[in-house]
Amino acid sequence: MKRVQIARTVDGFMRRLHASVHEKAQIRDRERVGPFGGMVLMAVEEFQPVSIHLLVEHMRRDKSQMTRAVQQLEAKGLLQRAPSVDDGRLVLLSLTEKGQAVVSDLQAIVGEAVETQLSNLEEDERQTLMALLDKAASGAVDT
Amino acid sequence: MKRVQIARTVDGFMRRLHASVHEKAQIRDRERVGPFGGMVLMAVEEFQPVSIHLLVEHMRRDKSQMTRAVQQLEAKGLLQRAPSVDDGRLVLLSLTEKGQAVVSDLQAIVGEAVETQLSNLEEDERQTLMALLDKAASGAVDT
DNA sequence: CAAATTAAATTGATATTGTCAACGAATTTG
DNA sequence: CAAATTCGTTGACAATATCAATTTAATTTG
Repeated sequence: MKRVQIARTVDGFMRRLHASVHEKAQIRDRERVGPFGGMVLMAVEEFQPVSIHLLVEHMRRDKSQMTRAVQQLEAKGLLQRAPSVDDGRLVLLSLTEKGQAVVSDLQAIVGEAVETQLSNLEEDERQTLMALLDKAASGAVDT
Repeated sequence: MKRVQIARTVDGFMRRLHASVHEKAQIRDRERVGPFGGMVLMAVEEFQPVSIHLLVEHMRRDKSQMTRAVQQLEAKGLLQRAPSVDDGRLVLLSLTEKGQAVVSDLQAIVGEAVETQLSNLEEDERQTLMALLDKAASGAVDT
């Protein structure tokens, strides 16, 4: 497998995942949260209370994009924002109860979808794959 | 690493890759080919002569999206289309000389970017990662 | 074989996501 | 304290994605 092909393979993986989640994630439609909104919610869940800036770093998206996504999710009552006491510039995000419920649903759905995508790997291979992805991600250069 | 986190890790990988390519790929800007256009060109390169339908399957994008991307790339003189003699419904795509040149540049750039993203994996780990991704992709169910 | 069905590509309309530049307020630095 | 930096926001726009409907060609069915 050539180096360049990795990009395509990984892209394909994400597309399949996307499609797979899309089918089952009625919750996303019900709450009018798009795929991106769903990912934001899940990221907030992991790091809350978290600033927009940190979210931007974790998800590697544009900050303006994040600002707007957060505004929509807040308007839908899925997350809350509160100014940081330590640093007045920061806005700290956390899930509402409703948001937490959505995240739980999403996690189950995405988990299943991942499972499906890895269906023809043995358990130990999955472990290896996850470990390698993790290792690659942890030390990867930014820019 | 939890199952759900794979989705985020892989997404992050793609985002980094994207950013990394974005910096260096002046060729894409020069020819006014976007990231998606670049991927289409590279896919055409591998499978040419290839129908839009097959491209859609390989890249897992919407067919209408593909039609339009192809139209733009054709207008820029990067690929050619010819009706299939076997099946009049099919449009067979192939790269022009100019398109091939662009693809060559892109391949080098993407290859480097992948290299960068995998920088903290040993060579054997990279091989393993690639093999596992390949295996996962090859047998993955569609939808 | 003719009619009905399916498949490939296109078009239209719209929604979502991504990018870039500029700005104000809060904080940090020198 | 003045200057530079950081965080979040807004505006304007470009690129990608999605879905329904249509056209033309092929294939299947009765």
